Amino acid sequence: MAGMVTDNTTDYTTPILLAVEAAEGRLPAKKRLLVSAAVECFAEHGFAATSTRMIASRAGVAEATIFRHYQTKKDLLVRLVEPVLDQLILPGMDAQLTEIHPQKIDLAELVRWVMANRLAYAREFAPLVRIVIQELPVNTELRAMVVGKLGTKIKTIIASEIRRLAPDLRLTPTEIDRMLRTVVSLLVGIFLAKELGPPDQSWDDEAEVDAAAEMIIRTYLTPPKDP
Amino acid sequence: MAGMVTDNTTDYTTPILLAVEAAEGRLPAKKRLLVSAAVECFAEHGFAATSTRMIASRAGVAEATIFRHYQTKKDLLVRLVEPVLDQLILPGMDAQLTEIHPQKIDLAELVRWVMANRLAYAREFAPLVRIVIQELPVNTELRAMVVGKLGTKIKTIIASEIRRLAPDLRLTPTEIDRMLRTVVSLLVGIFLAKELGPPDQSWDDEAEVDAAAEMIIRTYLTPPKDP
DNA sequence: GATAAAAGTGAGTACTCACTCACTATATTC
DNA sequence: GAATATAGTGAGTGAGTACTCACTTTTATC
Repeated sequence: MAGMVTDNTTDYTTPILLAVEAAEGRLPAKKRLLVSAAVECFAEHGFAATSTRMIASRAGVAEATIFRHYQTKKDLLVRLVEPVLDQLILPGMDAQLTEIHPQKIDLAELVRWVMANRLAYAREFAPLVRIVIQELPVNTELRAMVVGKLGTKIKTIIASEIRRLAPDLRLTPTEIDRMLRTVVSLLVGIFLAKELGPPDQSWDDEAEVDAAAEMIIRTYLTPPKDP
Repeated sequence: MAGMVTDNTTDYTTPILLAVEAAEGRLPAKKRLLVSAAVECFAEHGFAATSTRMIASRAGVAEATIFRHYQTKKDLLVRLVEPVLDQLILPGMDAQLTEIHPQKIDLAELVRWVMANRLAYAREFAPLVRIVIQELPVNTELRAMVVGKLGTKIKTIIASEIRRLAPDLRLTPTEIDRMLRTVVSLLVGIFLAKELGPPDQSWDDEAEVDAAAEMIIRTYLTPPKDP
């Protein structure tokens, strides 16, 4: 459209867009619109129930533009999810862990901090996190991707941190698995409660995550007392 | 190993079928096949990604037969989910609670029992529970249905049981909400871990639910000690 | 400012979707 | 055993699907 006003209202982009651009380089104008629209549609209706027409029309773009940039609809999903998982979750966790490491002598404090940190991260990328949670039980490839990218690494980190900060603690592999699963369950629960619940509800992420962390610490990271 | 004997007795009448028949009366032959096939397809691929052709072919039935018995595909979903939620979750819980009530003086023991019981129930109706979990974040109507059928009732039961068995316990409504959400999160986590994890894994529901119940009891149902 | 590459699109394509209908087969009732 | 209702189906239907292609427009490079 000639004469279209190109002065957009705050072209500050969502964190997801930044993550995708960090992986692919600066995106063409309509591709940015597509990414935003696709994330919203997938999060709201689920991957299967979202049509390419729906995405294109929400982006204000021709349907063919999708397939200029992405081979298939599935490819679009993966290219949204993967960079966030790749470039932000893991390096972020690694960097932040080693950075704050010297200050955090207390394992309990570290757990509190990591859980709060991961929840904040999930909130920042809320629609994408929702997509992942929603598609995980149905999409085998995505499940394999998440487990592959996160599962192994996280377990290694946990084991090493415990060894470093609480070498007396004797947790069996089964217990470590259970602890990790419990942490994830609680965080997902907190995340979805706000995400799916009534919007006007007063909600305190900090209080919720504190309570959850306290449960983990007391159950798994407190050495048995001697009376 | 005791209790590891393979159980192949329930192959032809799944509990879900019984629940549907309890609501609708005895089903015609092909309709039974349809119910089973639909449950499997919806659980495996999700509602949106399941086509009526897929269901019909898995059931070995003409596609038109679906629409002889169900008005729409969505109607099929609802008529599978609703009877299980209606006729089994709530009455079952009510009946069992009041039945075991005299024996269970200890609130902790009651919590352990209820959690184990609900998990066992979920396992019995595993594919249907999976469908509900998968569609909840995407299907607003289903979410309203579940919250409407379960939410209010459960909170009432919890409050009354606490009042009866541990009147000293002072839990704010916020804390009760949090406790309920935590219980659900932990149970869903346990359920999905087995459901989605590697199939050959040795898995002990009892141990998992015991650990989860212990967390709940210690966090919410133990009056503060004085040292 | 010419040229080439990349971005963007309208108009399709082949196919699948949920769903319908006229019709036959099978029970149920008297 | 005739009448009637219910169960079941093959052959469609229009709408919607992911995706393609020839073509134009924009952008980057020299």
